[in-house]
Amino acid sequence: MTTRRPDRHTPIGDTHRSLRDRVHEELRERIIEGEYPAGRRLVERELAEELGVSRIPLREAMQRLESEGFLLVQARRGAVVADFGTEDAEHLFDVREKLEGLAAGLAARRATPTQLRAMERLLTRSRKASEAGRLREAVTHNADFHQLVVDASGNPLLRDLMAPLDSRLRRLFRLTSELNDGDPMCGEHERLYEAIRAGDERQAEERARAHVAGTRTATLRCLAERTAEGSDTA
Amino acid sequence: MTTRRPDRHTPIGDTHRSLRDRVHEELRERIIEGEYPAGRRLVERELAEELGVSRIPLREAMQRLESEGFLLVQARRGAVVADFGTEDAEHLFDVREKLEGLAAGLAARRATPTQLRAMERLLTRSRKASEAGRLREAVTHNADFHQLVVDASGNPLLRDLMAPLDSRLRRLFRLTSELNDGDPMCGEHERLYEAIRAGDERQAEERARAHVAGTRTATLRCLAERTAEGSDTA
DNA sequence: CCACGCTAACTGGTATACCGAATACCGGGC
DNA sequence: GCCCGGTATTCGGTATACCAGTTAGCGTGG
Repeated sequence: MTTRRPDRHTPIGDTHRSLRDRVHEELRERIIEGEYPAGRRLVERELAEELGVSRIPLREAMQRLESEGFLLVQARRGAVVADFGTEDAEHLFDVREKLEGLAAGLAARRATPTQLRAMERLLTRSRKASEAGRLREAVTHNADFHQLVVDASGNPLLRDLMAPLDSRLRRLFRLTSELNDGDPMCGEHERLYEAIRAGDERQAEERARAHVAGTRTATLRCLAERTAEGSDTA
Repeated sequence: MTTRRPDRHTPIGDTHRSLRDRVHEELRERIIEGEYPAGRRLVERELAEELGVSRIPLREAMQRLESEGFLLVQARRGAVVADFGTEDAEHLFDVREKLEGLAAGLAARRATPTQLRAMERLLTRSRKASEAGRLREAVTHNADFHQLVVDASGNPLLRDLMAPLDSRLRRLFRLTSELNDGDPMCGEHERLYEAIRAGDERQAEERARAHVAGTRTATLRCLAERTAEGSDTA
């Protein structure tokens, strides 16, 4: 408790966002990346010390993580990293299917030429990266493409709802390695883009839903194998 | 700053929930009920003093309200009650249409006999209250019915997503008086219930969506009249 | 008179220390 | 062996102080 360095100024990043935001992002990444496995306890004073911040921004970050489903905070018993099993994945995909469908449908109605160009650009990059075997980059571009669709929906509420779900999905993808993303994604994304560009709401919605459904089966199969073979306690 | 009473123990309610939760609920109700109109500034030290709590739980409550869309918090410039206009209502209904549909579909698949009985009980009460002219009570029962459907979906993520949306909807209903709830609701709810009881996912989903769509048009028409006639700055 | 910059007040952001309460754990007495 | 009570841990809540950014007002110089 007395080992505080006097020079704690940019403990995590060095942007000018609030400590709360930085701590929130840092902890979220640690959970997503598996550094903090499910069940791991997070002790406020300990973590605050380690991150070089006080309890207040840490508490605020942890509360946000709880509301986003990454932490379970029991009053006076501490916080633990939430589990994420098959059922949770099912629930997540149920919701994503609807919301991605909605986003795609609205995007088909409202996407601006600029947004369409941006989507096309991302698809091109994603395909190139995928063909070149740069899987990580392709995954990033795919995620950005989804984000663009949500933005193009013109529904800020939808965007706010999806953001935490995306984080959960990223965590799920980490749990199931990277074998689910890549080639088939590109084709589906491209067909989704075509529907959006054509302004065909029905088809855009349907393709987005089908895309999510495909991701669901692939991911869940992977998750099932993963949990079947053995436990990986980092 | 020096008028603190030493006996501040149950400043809001008297349950043993955390101050954060109580303050959150209190402020949320004030916003929903229109006591704090859109644009109203909330000053931390002032409000903390008034509620008899310190700034920390108040801040945490305000952050939650921000994430739920009730407040706009600008760093170092204070918090204001968020506006809620026609566009926001449209966005809200877009999302609710999908999520209520999802909930109803899942409920049709998974609702237990106990849950079905509870729904039926609520519908009966709602109809009685409605026929007796007890509009407030009918509205409450209707809201509870929706909640039951969401619970019966067996998807906790969906429940967590819907909760803040329900609060927003309540705020919208307050803005548009009570003339949109009541008689037609009961019939639609009853038909929705029938579909759920029959286990017909497609129909349950469709009826829920249609129900939300109906609420949308009624509410938006009401909102349009309301904003057309005059401004009500409390 | 206007424009620019400085300063002071306000407000949120953070740090730190403290208290009380609930919990978990451990050891002693029955 | 089991129950009970004490202690350490941890959290919830608070008070207080200080820092930092924002804003508005004022004064000075053009």
